[in-house]
Amino acid sequence: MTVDKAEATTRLLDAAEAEFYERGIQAVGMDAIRARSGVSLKRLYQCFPAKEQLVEAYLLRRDERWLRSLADHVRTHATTPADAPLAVFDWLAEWFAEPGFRGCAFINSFGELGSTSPGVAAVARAHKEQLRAYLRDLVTALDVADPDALTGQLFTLVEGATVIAAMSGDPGAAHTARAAAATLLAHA
Amino acid sequence: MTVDKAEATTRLLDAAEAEFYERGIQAVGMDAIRARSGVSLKRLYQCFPAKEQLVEAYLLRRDERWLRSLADHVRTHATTPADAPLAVFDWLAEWFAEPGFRGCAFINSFGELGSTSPGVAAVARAHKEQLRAYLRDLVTALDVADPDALTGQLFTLVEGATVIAAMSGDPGAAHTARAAAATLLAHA
DNA sequence: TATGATAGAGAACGATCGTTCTCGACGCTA
DNA sequence: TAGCGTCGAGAACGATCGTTCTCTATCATA
Repeated sequence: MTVDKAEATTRLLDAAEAEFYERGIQAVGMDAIRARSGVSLKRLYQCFPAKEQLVEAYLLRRDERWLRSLADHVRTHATTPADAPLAVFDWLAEWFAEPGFRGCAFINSFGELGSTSPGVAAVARAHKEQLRAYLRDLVTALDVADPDALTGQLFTLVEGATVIAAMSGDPGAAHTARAAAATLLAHA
Repeated sequence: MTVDKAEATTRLLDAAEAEFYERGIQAVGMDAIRARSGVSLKRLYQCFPAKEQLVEAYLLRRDERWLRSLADHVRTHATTPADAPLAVFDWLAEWFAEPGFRGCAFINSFGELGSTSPGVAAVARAHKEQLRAYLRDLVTALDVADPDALTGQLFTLVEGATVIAAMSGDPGAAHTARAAAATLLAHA
């Protein structure tokens, strides 16, 4: 065999992520995944017995990587706990400016399939809950009156900036949200 | 004929709005529109020569009605110009609590078809620009140092609250965003 | 009443897509 | 070297869907 199963799985997930994120899930056929990955159709179905499972695996891997990338940036760029929440928006600015940025994969997937595929809806919801929990951790290190309320406000700014950057194409949405976050942090 | 063309068009748009908003666009076949509207397939294609045109007409009508509903609420509930931006979030709270609420139709459509259908992408973008312009009008009536910046921040909160309410199912996202907006307004 | 245009119901067509099957080639083992 | 199992390439199958076509019934008009 040319490639073993682990290698095939990785290549399939790479292809799935590129195609699904760029074009949406229903617009991408399994044959496009095969072509992009170079993995045969037979092998594809050995690794993922159905498209739905490939979609969920793609979302799960992206969830993990996305949050890890964010946390890494915050850990290495924030000098004080008070800086950490603002570093989140700096990371957003970089993300929004990446070529091929097309918004949040989970928001897009949820909008497309949330009411049709319970699996996709669950993974998307779980991703957002993990993001909220991460923000909550950053806020916990601060001395604020109502940490849950502040967390919710920061979370709202992150989601709003992502949607606006995706639809308007303007990465400056991160800067706008960062300024709002700074004001909220200063008066929390 | 049972119904004239105007009546058929209205019924088709009603059916399209209900089906597309609830289930997404690609998941809804033209036959579902026919069944829900009671308009024959032949007539359907006389009113809308292709699905894409029905989709765009649905989004255009929803854009107009959505913004009008918001503006009506703000006009009748805000007592002072300073209250107006907060009234936006009160309206959001009511919208989020409606049965069948499934987020913003334009965010969902953009996520599903934004990279595939230029027409859908354009209508969705135009909707968001109209919302931003409306918020800008509300902010213009205030005496703030940087009205464009405040507009952007309020816009971010509106979009973020909508996404969070849709995915978490918690209408309380409107309250969280309202509190953030109040803080930003107080310190603008 | 005869005629012709238009309506609706639903079959039909062609394309796409998820999934499975066939077939010939290759590599490992006795 | 002979035979067995597995592989990749791609055809095939069945379902769905957008769109068009057929057929029959109905209604306005002369």
